[in-house]
Amino acid sequence: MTVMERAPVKARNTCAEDTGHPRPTGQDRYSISEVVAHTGLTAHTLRWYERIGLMPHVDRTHTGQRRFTNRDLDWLDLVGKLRLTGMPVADMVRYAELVREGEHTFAEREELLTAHRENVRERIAELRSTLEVLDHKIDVYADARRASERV
Amino acid sequence: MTVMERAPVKARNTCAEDTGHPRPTGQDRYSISEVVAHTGLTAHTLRWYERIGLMPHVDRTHTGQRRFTNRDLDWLDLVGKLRLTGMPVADMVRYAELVREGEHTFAEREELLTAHRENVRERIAELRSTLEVLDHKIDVYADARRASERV
DNA sequence: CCCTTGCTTGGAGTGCACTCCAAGTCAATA
DNA sequence: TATTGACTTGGAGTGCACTCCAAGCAAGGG
Repeated sequence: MTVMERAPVKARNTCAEDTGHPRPTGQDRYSISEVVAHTGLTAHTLRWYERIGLMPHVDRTHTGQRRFTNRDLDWLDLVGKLRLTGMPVADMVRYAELVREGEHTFAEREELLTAHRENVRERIAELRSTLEVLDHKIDVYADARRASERV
Repeated sequence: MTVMERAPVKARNTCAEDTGHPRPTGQDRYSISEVVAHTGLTAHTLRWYERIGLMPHVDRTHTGQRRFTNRDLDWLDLVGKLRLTGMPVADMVRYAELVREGEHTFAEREELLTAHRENVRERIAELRSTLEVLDHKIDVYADARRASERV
């Protein structure tokens, strides 16, 4: 039974430092399936990330298989966070390009992240305001239920 | 110059009770373009919402044009909130069905909203944890920038 | 030697949430 | 009467982020 290609099972992933998945070995060359187990992404998605330029040039074995480093796992953790907060893939690719271009892009990277931080703050505010509406509506339904139980 | 069909301009909408758009008239029969102005949705989207069963049967004039009520606007405000918090359209349609079916669906509606509230809470937690990462990275870049300015 | 496992590739397909199109109706104005 | 503008419909198209497919290769076990 292989561990590969299973759907992410609506994988709001139990990612990284969380619980189950420490770095597979202490070593620094992980196969794609190890990375799948670690990140909750599918192998398809990892290959796709690389194709579109969202990975910092992954190393290969002499037979052409990918070998990911701890640095790659760190990067994927960051990408996962940005993704969960709704940053478009195109923006993440842009950020990856800036990283590849070197230290003279620090300012632009800072801008990009600052803009995204502002987005995230707005999203939080939206979610909180919806939470109030939900609380209120749920209360109304709960009251109705209790009233009907108390007949 | 028509007001219709303009793109939502990345419309994190300034919706409802917020600022600019009070209920168009004090009356209770709004044309589709009035609702567009009020909600920030496009006319396309409003018609699509109706087609898929996400609206509570919108009234028509004798010539077949839609006339929305204040109740419809309230509903659209709720839908907007649920949408911004990432509830899938299918779930919103399910909720709309329950509303149409009457008061005996109160319990199921409460369940659906409670489940979504839990999602929203998780999303908020995710966003906050990302915010910390962003703050940290932005600090690092800002420090680097200040260091290079202070040469 | 053959089979299975684990991986490789480019390209095609999927699901969601819109978004747009073509063709038409109706009411009001020029 | 002709045109304009706001609206109608069913169905087709779009963009995003995956998701999968077919064909193939290398290494190890029976």
